[in-house]
This record gives sequence, structure tokens and C-alpha cells, in this order.
Amino acid sequence: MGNSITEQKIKEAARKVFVKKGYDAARTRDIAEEAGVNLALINYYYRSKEFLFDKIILESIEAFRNSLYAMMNDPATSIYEKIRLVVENYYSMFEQNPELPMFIFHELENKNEKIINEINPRGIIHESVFEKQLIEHGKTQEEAEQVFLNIVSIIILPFLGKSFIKILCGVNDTGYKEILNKRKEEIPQWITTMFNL
Amino acid sequence: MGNSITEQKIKEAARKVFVKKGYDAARTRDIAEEAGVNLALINYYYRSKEFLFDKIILESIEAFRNSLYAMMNDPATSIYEKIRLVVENYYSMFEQNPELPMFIFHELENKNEKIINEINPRGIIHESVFEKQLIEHGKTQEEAEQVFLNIVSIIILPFLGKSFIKILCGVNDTGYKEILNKRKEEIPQWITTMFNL
DNA sequence: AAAATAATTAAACAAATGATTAAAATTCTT
DNA sequence: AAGAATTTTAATCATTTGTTTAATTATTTT
Repeated sequence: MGNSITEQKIKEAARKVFVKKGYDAARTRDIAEEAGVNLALINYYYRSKEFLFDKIILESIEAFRNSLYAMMNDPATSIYEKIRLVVENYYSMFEQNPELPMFIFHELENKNEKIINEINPRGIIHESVFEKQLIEHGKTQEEAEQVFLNIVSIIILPFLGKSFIKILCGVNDTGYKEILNKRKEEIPQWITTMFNL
Repeated sequence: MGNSITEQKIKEAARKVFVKKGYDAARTRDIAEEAGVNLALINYYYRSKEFLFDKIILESIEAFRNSLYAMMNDPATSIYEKIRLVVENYYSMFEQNPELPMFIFHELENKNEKIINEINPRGIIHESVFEKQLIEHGKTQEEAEQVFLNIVSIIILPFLGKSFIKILCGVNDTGYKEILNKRKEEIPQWITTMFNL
């Protein structure tokens, strides 16, 4: 109970459909079909579309958050190595699943009250090893926060705005990928230069 | 014909509702109510929800694009001044309308094929005055593109990910606004430092 | 003012959608 | 193997939603 094969199939299918279409456009019938399962089983196992969605979005956010948390708190890596790791990690995550960042960001803005209340409230940057290392480098807490935000911004925005970037830069899919790959190599250097690290 | 008072009321209401809720969650009844107008008039004036939406999203994107285009092609401003202008401009735009960036980004990813085909395909950065100025500073075309992308990323992501940032930084609405305002002052300096400008 | 055109309204339609139900099939327990 | 519990299915429900229709009201034209 709690993890039959059908139950898992539904959750995996739901993840796929929700991430691709978003909550509003996702249909329970899409999920049932994707799972190869009778429509009624969704309600049988997960009570409602919304309960199922909540489970999935929370898992997605927690996964996102935990991988970041682990990287930010490894005492064995330098500041520069941490930045490299975050870049590597998010690039591989988003290249495998390009719609994931928009899913998380959009749903988080959309239904934020309910979701946010169920998320572990502890921040990620505050009191992290990364923050301590930056403070040792002469940065303030507020500066460390901004370092962190710029890393995240520079990495994630191009994944959130694929079409946006294609329009701004006047490129096609190939050009977009080239731009992304060039950035990947340069981001750690940009950050260290930007903040004199 | 083409601009009765009712027609305008509907378009304004639709903009409000679409930007706030997104295409999928927006109801024609919401729009009619917001406009204070009979439901049938939406179809009378705009044929369908989708036609109405297309008009609004295209206008939004063009406005976004045109203001950027103008700033990037002013020969009277320096690189640094251009960056400052873009920051000022987008901050004031997004502070007035915090849901606008997510609206544009999300719908652009969501229904991209159809929308993108109707958008002026000419890129913004390529052959701009801004690009020329960067090339005079010894940058390549590709580097100029990345400068531009980083400006946009650093400005826009925090507006796209308000909840995301609140979670990562462990702050409330007030803390969020403080972080945003601090960034505003520093962004031009960050960019020039990051690229040795 | 009469006729014609345009704008507005209330009602209804058809399709879609999340959810439920009652029966059938399967699995588990004894 | 018999009975009980669980899982699955097909059909249906109630609501929502975009759109249409036919009638009514307002405006313009002649």
C-alpha cells in the first residue's frame, strides 16, 4: 500500500504531463493514457488531480533544492569549484528535461500560497558553507546572497526563455544550443571576475 | 470600426486577466466580467478566445522588444549608460506589472510555434549600436551576444522567480524587495566588471 | 420618422473535464 | 477452494467553458 506498480505508473505519467503542459493544461485523461491505465484509477490512488499535482510539484522543488543544498554545503570544494558544480549539475538536469525549470517557476508563481507553505522554510544560501567561504573572502552576507542569485540567474534564465532568446538573438535551435554551450564554459569565470573572487 | 469603446474595454480586461492567470486558466467569463460587458461580445468583437489572446501576447512581446530595440540602438548613449537604461526601464515596467515577464516567458514557451511565426524575425542584438560599441571595445560578436544575455538574465530572473528567490534566500516580501533594489544599483557595475568594459 | 444597420442581451448548446459509481476481475487470506 | 478484500473497468454525472443563436435595443442612414 502506497507503492503499487499502478500507483507508480500514474505518478510518473503525471510528472511527465504536468511538467510538459503545466497544471492548467494537463488533463487527467492525458495522464491516464500516458500511464496506460484506466481514468478512474487516478482518483482511486490519488484522490484528485490537485493532490496528485501537489505531490509532484513538491517533489520537484525538493529535488531542485536538495541538490543545490548539497553543493552549497560541501566543505571540500572551493568557491570556484562550487560554481562549476552548480553549472554542470543544472545544465545536465535541464538538458535532460528542458521543461522542468519553467514548470517549477511557473507553478510556484501561480499557486504559490499553498505550495510555499508546505516547503521547508529554511533558506539555502544563509549559513551555508558557500556563504562562509564568501565571507572569508571579504564579502558581506548581502553580497553573498547576490553572488548566489547571479549564479542562478545566469544559469537558469536561458533555459526558462528558450524562445525569448531565439527571438532576441535571431537564432534557430542550433544557434540556441551553441550559445548555451559557450555560456556553460564561461559562467564560473564570469562570476569570479564579477565579484573579484 | 476596429476601436469602439466596448472593444477597447474587452482588450484591456483581457490583457489584465491573461497576464494574471495565463491563457489556460483565463476564462472568457472572467474577461467579460472584468470588462463589465456581456459574454457574447467577446466573440462578437474578437471571434474567439484564441484570436483575442494572440493579439494581446503579440502586442506584449512587441512592446517588450521595441523598448529594448530603441535602447540598444541609441548612438548617443555609452555602453554603461545603455545598461543603466535597460535596468531602469525593465525595473519600472516590472514593478508596475510583476506578472508580465512570467506571462511573456511562459506563453512563449507554451505556444511558441504559432506565436514565433508572427513575430518580426530580426534579432535585437545583432547589428545593433550596442553590438558595434562592444566590438569597438575589442569584443567579438559572440561575446557581445553573451554580454547582452547576461544583462537580461540578471535583470529578469528575479522577477520571473519571486517565490523561487523567497525560498532560496529564506525571505519574505519585504526581504525580496530589498534584495531587488540592491541589485538594481549594482547590475551595471557587475556587467562592466564581468566583461572588462 | 421609417428603414436599415449595428450593438447588446439572455438563453442555450456542445464539447470537455474532474470525479463518482456500481459491477467485474483479480489478488489475498484462511 | 471459498470467501473477503483489493484493484480495475465502463459508464455516467455534474460542472465548466468557449461559442452560437435569436431576439431586443440602440444608433445611423435615408
